[in-house]
Amino acid sequence: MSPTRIPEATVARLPVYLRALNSLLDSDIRSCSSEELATAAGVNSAKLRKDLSHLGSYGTRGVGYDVEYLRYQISREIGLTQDWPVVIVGIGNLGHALANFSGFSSRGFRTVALLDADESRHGELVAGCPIRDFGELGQIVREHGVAIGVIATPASAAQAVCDQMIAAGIRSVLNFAPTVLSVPEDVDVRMVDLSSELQILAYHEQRKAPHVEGAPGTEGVA
Amino acid sequence: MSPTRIPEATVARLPVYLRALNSLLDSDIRSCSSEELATAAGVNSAKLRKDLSHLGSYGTRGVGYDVEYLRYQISREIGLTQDWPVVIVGIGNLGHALANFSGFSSRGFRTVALLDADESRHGELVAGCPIRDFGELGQIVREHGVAIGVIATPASAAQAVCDQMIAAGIRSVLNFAPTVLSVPEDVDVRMVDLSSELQILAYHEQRKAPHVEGAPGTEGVA
DNA sequence: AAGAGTTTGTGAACGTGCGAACAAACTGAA
DNA sequence: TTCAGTTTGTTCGCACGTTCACAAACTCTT
Repeated sequence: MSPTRIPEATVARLPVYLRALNSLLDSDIRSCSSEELATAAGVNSAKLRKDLSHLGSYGTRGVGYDVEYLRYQISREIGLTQDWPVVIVGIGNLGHALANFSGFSSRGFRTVALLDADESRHGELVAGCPIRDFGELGQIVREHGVAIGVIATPASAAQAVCDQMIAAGIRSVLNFAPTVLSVPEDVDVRMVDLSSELQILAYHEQRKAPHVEGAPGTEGVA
Repeated sequence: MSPTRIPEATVARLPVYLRALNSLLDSDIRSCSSEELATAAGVNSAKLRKDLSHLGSYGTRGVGYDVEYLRYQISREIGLTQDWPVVIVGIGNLGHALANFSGFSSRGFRTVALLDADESRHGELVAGCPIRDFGELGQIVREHGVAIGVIATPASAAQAVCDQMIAAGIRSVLNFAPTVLSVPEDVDVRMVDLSSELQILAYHEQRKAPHVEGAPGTEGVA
């Protein structure tokens, strides 16, 4: 049914389509055309159709897509029909926000442990889950079959945490620490770099403005 | 000096190079080859050289790059030599983390205001900055010349907040709310979708594992 | 000064992604 | 049944991004 590999660019958009479909279901819309769904997802309709065609033929010509059915097919393709236990390491401000983020838990991702090196915070409850010692990582991974780890530590600790995760058997890492992680071939790392995003915006903003008044940096703010 | 437009893919990597250069400077390394810098940035050396060639000829053949000089050139190209006032809207867990994130303030991005619709939180200090009412957005944008806005509200409020930002004069938006924003042509939006990243990892993880034991979802955790 | 050794910057080949256009397939009316 | 209208799935051309390979340019030794 899905003989060929799905292009990376398509994979990156599947979660967006999924969100759009959920949003349509919330509005009690049971069926939609590629045009409607594409608008809801913020993409071109041709691109949407091509993306979906990589998963199979789940639409009906002349009619459109059944929202519920398509949602299930995408969920299954991504792997959201199964349960994904996740550990979060580094419970600072960001780790705290991630632990409370409903978008994780509502998609089959289950936070099984929050870990931090700071002993003084052990036992503290965050989002109903106690903070435990980082040393327990191996045991937790084995016990729950954790495959995905989230790093929300300072940059200085990230590589060491990542190494420990891989030693414990984790093969997919979501990294929020602003540093490049080096990992073996068979381990996937995705990086979310908050300040990079702002810098990219700044670049385009600088190009938009014909010229900003005054010399940069020296004028005081009254 | 930079007559042609810089490719989007290159722009997205410039912040990574900048971080790598800063890291080298921290280790008192004053000069480096494309190979070294590429390793530090986690990319191919040919790609790095081609990326840098879009900015100009800032290296010396047979020698390499002067770390400090290259860092300045990239900073200038991105626009980090000037000051970027930023407003953050939605001071929940995530907004709180963003306000405290040092990676913003250390790169020329200055948080000039934290805004939230919840009156009960007005006046509360977060990262030394008081939470103010969302209604003050227009005045703050005018006063400080804010060009970049960060949305960290729930998805349901994001579009309205975005519309208000644009009405106030903001032309670049960094969106953390899990929803697609519709904006005019001349406004830039970058989306950071935390749960999408996890879903992409899950897709690849599912493909890696030959097959997970047992039926998914029904087995209890002892 | 000349030549061996390095390293950058770039031209060319290759692969991937995108958008338009169209054929295939379905619905519904006559 | 047949025909007009609609919408999907796919083919094709083009632009963008990546990697290889090499010429240009620099340093250092002899």
